[in-house]
Amino acid sequence: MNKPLKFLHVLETATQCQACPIREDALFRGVPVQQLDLLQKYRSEQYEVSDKTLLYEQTQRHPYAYTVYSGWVALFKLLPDGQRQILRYALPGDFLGFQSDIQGPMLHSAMTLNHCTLCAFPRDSFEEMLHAAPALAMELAKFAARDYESLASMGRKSAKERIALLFHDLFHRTHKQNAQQQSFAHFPLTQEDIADTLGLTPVHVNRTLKQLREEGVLEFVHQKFVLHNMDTLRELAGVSEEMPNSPVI
Amino acid sequence: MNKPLKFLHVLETATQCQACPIREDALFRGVPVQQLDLLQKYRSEQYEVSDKTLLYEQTQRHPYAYTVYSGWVALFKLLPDGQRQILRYALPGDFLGFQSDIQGPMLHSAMTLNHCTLCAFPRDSFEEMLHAAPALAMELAKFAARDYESLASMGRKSAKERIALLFHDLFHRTHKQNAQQQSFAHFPLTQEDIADTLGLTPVHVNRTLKQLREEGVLEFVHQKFVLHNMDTLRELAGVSEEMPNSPVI
DNA sequence: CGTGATTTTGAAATAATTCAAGAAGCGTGG
DNA sequence: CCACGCTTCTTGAATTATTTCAAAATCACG
Repeated sequence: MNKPLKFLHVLETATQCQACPIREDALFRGVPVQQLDLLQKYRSEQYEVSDKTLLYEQTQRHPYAYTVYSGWVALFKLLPDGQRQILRYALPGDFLGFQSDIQGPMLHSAMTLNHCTLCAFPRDSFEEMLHAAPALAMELAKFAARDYESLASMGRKSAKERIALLFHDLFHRTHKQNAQQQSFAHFPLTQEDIADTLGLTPVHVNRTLKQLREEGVLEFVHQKFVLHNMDTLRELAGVSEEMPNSPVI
Repeated sequence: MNKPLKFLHVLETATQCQACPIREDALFRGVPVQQLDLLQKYRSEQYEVSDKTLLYEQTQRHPYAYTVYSGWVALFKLLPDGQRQILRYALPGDFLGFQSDIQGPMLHSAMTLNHCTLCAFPRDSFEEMLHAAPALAMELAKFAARDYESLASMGRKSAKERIALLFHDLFHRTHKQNAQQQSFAHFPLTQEDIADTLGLTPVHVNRTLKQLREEGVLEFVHQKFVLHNMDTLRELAGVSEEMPNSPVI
């Protein structure tokens, strides 16, 4: 994390948001159709953002929340001891910048991992949005609950299981939209990112990846992920084929 | 978990719910006052439940959600390998039984740890409730987000830090309502419960508790918790005095 | 009292971290 | 095109944290 970070200049590359149909957003997937038209008007602008750009920073106020149209964004906290805890990755269709205290300062930071296209929502009209579409708040609760579920059992998992769970999740999320059948994908992550996500050391992530490679489960080199054995991956991750987005109960 | 479990017979000890004022509920704390009267009518009955009673079971449907009026309830999942992952504890004022798919089968189980008084909400009028009070869904999202935050950094914490975090959380939650200044509290937990919450082995929980006792931080014997050094506890837990309910950013 | 659950302790094995150093990849400027 | 600096990846050896297995001690309760 010693790289020269760019900062987002909010007004830099804005164009009117028209390219992104609201129905693509995960956030609005559960919202009844007749409410969607009401919501479209809360979108303001579309941004092009280059990689390694800090969208917003914890403790500071930020006027927008976003949905990701293309690219990857890492949401993270900087802990008092200087460590970085990556909370989650926002992928195309995902949202970021919503939090319980919507008007207050951000409780975490967000940085692009590669070139991103984002659609912005002004935060100050957020409460209004919720009243226009009550189902929206329920969607927010659902996402938080889903993330919580997968996180709860992390404490008892080994390094190999944690890495399997992360890659399974990312692979599943990048592949479900267009139902691709390829066994490879581009993940713009470093081994340090993975370590900061799973609470491991980069060294141990490296050794565990090597082990998974030698066991013929998966490969991850040069940000290219190749899946060799989905069954073993699922077994390690502790997820079932039927419910791929939540650990088996 | 080899004990003879009791099961809740829903209609057993029901009395009309009148003793519990809705404003005591954490769930409704952020709901505007004018919406509260609308919500009161969704409450159905009040139950007295003895300890070690299974309120509902994962994979099965259950007609009610609850708020806890007195007593402790543990929410947990049984994992495929037979392990038990305790997700959280519901204390007086907390709610349980709400989940993203409100109509579907339960995704976790709930068991009382001691004698409890519960207020029930029929699940089938839940959507209706959300429309009567949009702020309610936002409260649900807040709780999920808050829990997520505190959980995210669990993976990188040592056994001592995890135990400190758990006890700090429980102590803070049991003491903030009536602003008690005592340094002791009754926690109806076993060391195995703690282990199943934090992803540790019972043996290691025991050794770590012994260590914390010898270091003069806290004592936990016979379900009685005595806090000797709040500063050290906060430091280990990684929480600040100003924001005691969320880990420091 | 006696039985089963819970807590405590010891010794050995495993998992993960730490420290240190080298190798490989990547972009930039000469 | 190469050289340089920087980040990322890789590997080794020693240390620490946690688990596992086993057994004894204590506690709760009918």
